[in-house]
Amino acid sequence: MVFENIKSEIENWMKKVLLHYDINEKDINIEITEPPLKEYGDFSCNLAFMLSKILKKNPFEIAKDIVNNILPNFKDKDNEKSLIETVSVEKPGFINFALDIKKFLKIFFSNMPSITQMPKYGNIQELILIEHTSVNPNKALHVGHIRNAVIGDCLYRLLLSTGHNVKVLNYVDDSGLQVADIIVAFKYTEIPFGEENIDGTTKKFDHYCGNYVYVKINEMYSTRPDLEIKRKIILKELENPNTEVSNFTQQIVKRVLRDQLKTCWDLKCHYDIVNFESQIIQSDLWNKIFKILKEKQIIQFETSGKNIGCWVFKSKTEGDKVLVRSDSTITYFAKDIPYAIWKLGYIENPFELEFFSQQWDDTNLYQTTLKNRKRKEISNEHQLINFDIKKVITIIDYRQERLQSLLVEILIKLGIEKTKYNYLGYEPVTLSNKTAELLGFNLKNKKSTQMSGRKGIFIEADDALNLLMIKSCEEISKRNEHLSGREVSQIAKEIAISSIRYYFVKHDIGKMITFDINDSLSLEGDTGPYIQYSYARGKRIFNKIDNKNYYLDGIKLTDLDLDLDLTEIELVKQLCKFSTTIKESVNNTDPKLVARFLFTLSTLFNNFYEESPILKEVENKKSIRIKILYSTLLIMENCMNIIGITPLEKM
RNA sequence: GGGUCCAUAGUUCAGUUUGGAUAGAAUGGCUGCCUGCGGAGCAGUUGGUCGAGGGUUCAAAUCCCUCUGGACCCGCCA
Repeated sequence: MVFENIKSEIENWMKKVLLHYDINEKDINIEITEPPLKEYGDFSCNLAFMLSKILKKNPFEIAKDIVNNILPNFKDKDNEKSLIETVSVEKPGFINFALDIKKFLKIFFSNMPSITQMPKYGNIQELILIEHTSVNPNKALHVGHIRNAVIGDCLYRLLLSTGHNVKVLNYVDDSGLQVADIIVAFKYTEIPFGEENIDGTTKKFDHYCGNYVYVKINEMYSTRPDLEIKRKIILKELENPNTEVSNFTQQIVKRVLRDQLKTCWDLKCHYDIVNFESQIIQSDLWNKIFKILKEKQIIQFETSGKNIGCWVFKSKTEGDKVLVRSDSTITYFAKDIPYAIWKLGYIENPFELEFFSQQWDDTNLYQTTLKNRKRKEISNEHQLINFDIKKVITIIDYRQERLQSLLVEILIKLGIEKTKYNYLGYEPVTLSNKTAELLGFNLKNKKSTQMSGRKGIFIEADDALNLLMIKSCEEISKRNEHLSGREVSQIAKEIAISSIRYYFVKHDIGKMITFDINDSLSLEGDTGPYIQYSYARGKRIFNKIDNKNYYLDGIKLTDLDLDLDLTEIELVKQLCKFSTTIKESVNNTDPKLVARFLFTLSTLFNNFYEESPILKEVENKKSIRIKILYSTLLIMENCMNIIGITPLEKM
């Protein structure tokens, strides 16, 4: 807020300068930026460079002219309320502005409640649907899946806390090849169906399926071609809800799903609905959509060429895509169309919602079920169609992006606005050479190794969490001898989660991550625990303060009190950037910005902590520092909530 | 073959959308700082031809072209 106002103040001046030169402000993109060095002031403007092109003059001369001759005409008039103290010209032609620090601080201290508050600007009548996680239910989550879940969950938290109406879907592909693989294994091979692992230890069922069954069956295909035929039959049978295979598969899927969700809940991810691919297929959705696609001539029946006998979508940019094969079965891609339209609420909802489970945050998770089945306890709590669905955001592996763009092409032809259906593609997580070697895969002359569920090359999410738990427990015990084992492990869990979640949001979504089991799971430096530690130190001080209210509200500050140290001013400036950062993060659908902001804030706070003692100060100086401390804690809490890391009082 | 993306310090990454001043963090290495509000910290130091070459510009890590190296997409698989 504060910074935004100052920037627009400068911008208004610059517009007046343009008037003076008789130049239309639309012809020039005025930029107010923050300069790299303190000597250059607090804000900087590129106007002179822009004008030099039009006026055909040296930018330095223009800048001098603006600052010495033009600007004083109107700047001096509103000098009283202006937060800008000095304006100067620098080398090539920058116009720099320095803040009147005391005025700035005065505004900060008198507006603390609004500066520390989450900016709210969502419309509660408009629903935003986020789909994330969506892991095939034949394995446990590995670190790549965490990237998906954490990005999706942070986005959910970001939108929710800025006043939007958001619901989260977890889409379960319970009728695909990967599930069919483990069903083949259980039904047609010696591979035992049970919770006992081969070595006799009990393991989570999702680990057993992914780590052993799935890898094993994929090895077997090369020597047992009959199994691949069985798989094809199973895939076909899964389209019919009344087959024995379907029932059996549902049992397996739900069991794996519950184990997967345990991991997600350990990571503090929230969901509202689990929905299933098999139900999309078994519902009448496809037939309805198929009819419309034909009527609107969005797809064509091929009578010649390589796709003879198929229904295809002819994309201008991507070429031909088969939706219905010549044997009248539908392709993987086609299945996504009714699903997308269902999510957008453009078709009558064939599903009802039924209680599935209680979650870690005491909310209910619902599952979709097909109507027309007699069931008890149908819940009306989530009626998707009651809301105007503003948009759908799907978090996907970027390798799916091309299919999604095709899908959007079709949606647009169906008359759906382009802005409603969004997909956020993230690059995969790969393993560092050292980590790949630890797993027994030594791939030389490669920088990193792609994970593969089929080959068993992956680091499981639960293992990563456990490793961090162990590390954290050691550290906590070192520092807190009196804590019980139970308390230690509770705190350790929060630290482990924070390390993992922060790690996966801080990276750019469009860049590959090289995951290293040692370096990536760290508790020091640019990490979640560093942020928690900074918070804990601050909170510790705050708890020790007597008469908090007196220092927060009871002292009237004068100009003389506002003579602050550099570290204090830097921290206050960062606090003032809070709401702008949040808005930028929402506008760019990029939770990373919050993570980066939070880390910088923590660093500045640690500097403040080192240099500005609080408890031993008195009166006005103490009051100033307590106010800064208090607002830092509030803003940290807000940001930590978005990233999904818990503020701790001891660790 | 057609297309998309990536390359920045020993390592892992910001910065590229919208060109701007001496390219930033973290980690690693080296060196200091706990009778102090918690040392999971702080301060200092080391470390870069921003893959290569050309172009546009007053100004290029950022925009354009070429090349090199790498990842991925392009199926009547899912």
